[in-house]
Amino acid sequence: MYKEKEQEPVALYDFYQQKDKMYVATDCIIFGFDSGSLKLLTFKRRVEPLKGEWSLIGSFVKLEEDVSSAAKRVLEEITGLTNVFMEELKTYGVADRDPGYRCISIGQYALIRLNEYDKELVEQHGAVWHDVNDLPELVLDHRQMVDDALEELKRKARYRPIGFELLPEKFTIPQLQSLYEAIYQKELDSRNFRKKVMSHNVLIKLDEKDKSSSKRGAYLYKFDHDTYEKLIRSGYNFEI
Amino acid sequence: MYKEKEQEPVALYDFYQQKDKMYVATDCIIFGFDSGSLKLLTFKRRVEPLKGEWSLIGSFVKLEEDVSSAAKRVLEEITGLTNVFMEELKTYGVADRDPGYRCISIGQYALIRLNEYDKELVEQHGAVWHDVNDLPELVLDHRQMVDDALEELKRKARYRPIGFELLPEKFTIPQLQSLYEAIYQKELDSRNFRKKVMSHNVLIKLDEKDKSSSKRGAYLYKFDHDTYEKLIRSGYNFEI
DNA sequence: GCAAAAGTGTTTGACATACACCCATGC
DNA sequence: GCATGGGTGTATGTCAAACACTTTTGC
Repeated sequence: MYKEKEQEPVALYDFYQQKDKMYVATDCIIFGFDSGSLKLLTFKRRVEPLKGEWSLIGSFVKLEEDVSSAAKRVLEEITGLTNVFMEELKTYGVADRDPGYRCISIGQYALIRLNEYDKELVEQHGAVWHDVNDLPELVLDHRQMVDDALEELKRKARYRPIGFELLPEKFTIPQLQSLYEAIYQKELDSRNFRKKVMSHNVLIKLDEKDKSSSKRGAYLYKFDHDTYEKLIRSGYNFEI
Repeated sequence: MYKEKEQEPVALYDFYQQKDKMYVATDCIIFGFDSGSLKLLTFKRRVEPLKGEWSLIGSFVKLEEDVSSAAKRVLEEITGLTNVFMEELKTYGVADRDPGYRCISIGQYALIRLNEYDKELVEQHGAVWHDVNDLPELVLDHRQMVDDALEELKRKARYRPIGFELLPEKFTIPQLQSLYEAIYQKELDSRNFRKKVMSHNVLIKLDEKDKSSSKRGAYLYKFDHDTYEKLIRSGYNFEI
């Protein structure tokens, strides 16, 4: 509907025309999980200002595009993934946050499985995974976005099964525990953790074992989305 | 910094210039509490499109203005209040949400005390309080914003003492309970409620009674911000 | 003296926490 | 046979939920 790019499109009503327009961006805080710690996808900024510095992956929102679609577009361009867990974090709207020109940014965080994304594509875009506990300096307010996202993740993980978005389809209980330890930044008791997780009856035990981290091997499980949905609809209070 | 209104300001870098600019608005979901129920401040829209219909109170964000400042400005213009509790809700960024022109809006909700705002000013602006359980139809996605804000209020009220922002400085325990019942939309047991609230030691009992709703009268209390801050800083888990 | 709201304690069950040992296997 | 991580059960304390009667006072 707002197609013309050469000539500036015109607002339909006088009232709007006197008002200021500005750039609207979206920045993606993309998390992964591996080897016991959370990872963040960053890349080297390719445009002035601040060219060459570490940055989150973002884009300007186009006139004909939803804000959430813009973030999904960016994520797909870089990782090849669609149908990824992604939620709005908050808006970064301080007037002078971007030295280039007035630009607000809507932070959106995504959780992806490190065994599923397109590694070549990521490389082509110069994107790099960093351990969240060992991040380089990031441009603008991007570090704040990451910190906010980690806080939000901590809050959300408690009452919603978003942790599973970060693990492979098949995972072991020790892996799951290690993930929650990374999110909550504290050690958990394995007996209590297992008890609580199992009590919800949303894990399907498989006949396979994962022997990559022990001789005995740990049983693999899958998250049972259907049962979870049913529970939630009936008012169940899910908590990990 | 971005002052010129007649001539469109120019972005400093080529990269920006090819991108789309759009209007950024903020809409305020302003809640009050009285007579056992939550109220929402709405007004009749004065500009096309949708002139004359019920709407939230909002404004376009100016180039030199923070998004949060814009919301505070609107709130002060209409109620005369500053230093009001206000937080970002979320961004409404669907491409065709505003028929006038591409415009995203950042919803921000505010909690105010109905005994403190400037009633004349509110009237001058044609603003009207509605019971949230009996709202008229609102323009655009404003009804969605209200519903989202009510959800958020329910979540936030549990772990943060934001309820007190809606009551007069001095309030009774039954008033406080009635407020929480309105927020949670469910009745609470008065013995358990009082026990829990008092257990935090953040209420200061006054020597006055409020007799407006009973012959016996109920003691008035004040919220003890200082003690609350100390508790929180020391990691206390506040919950109502 | 009675209606109407304010104020007060105890019991119960559910759940979070703390805690230590055996199991299976590859080397 | 031993080192390594996987897997299990019980006891204790804390806290939320349920529940009913007395107090005060204006009329």
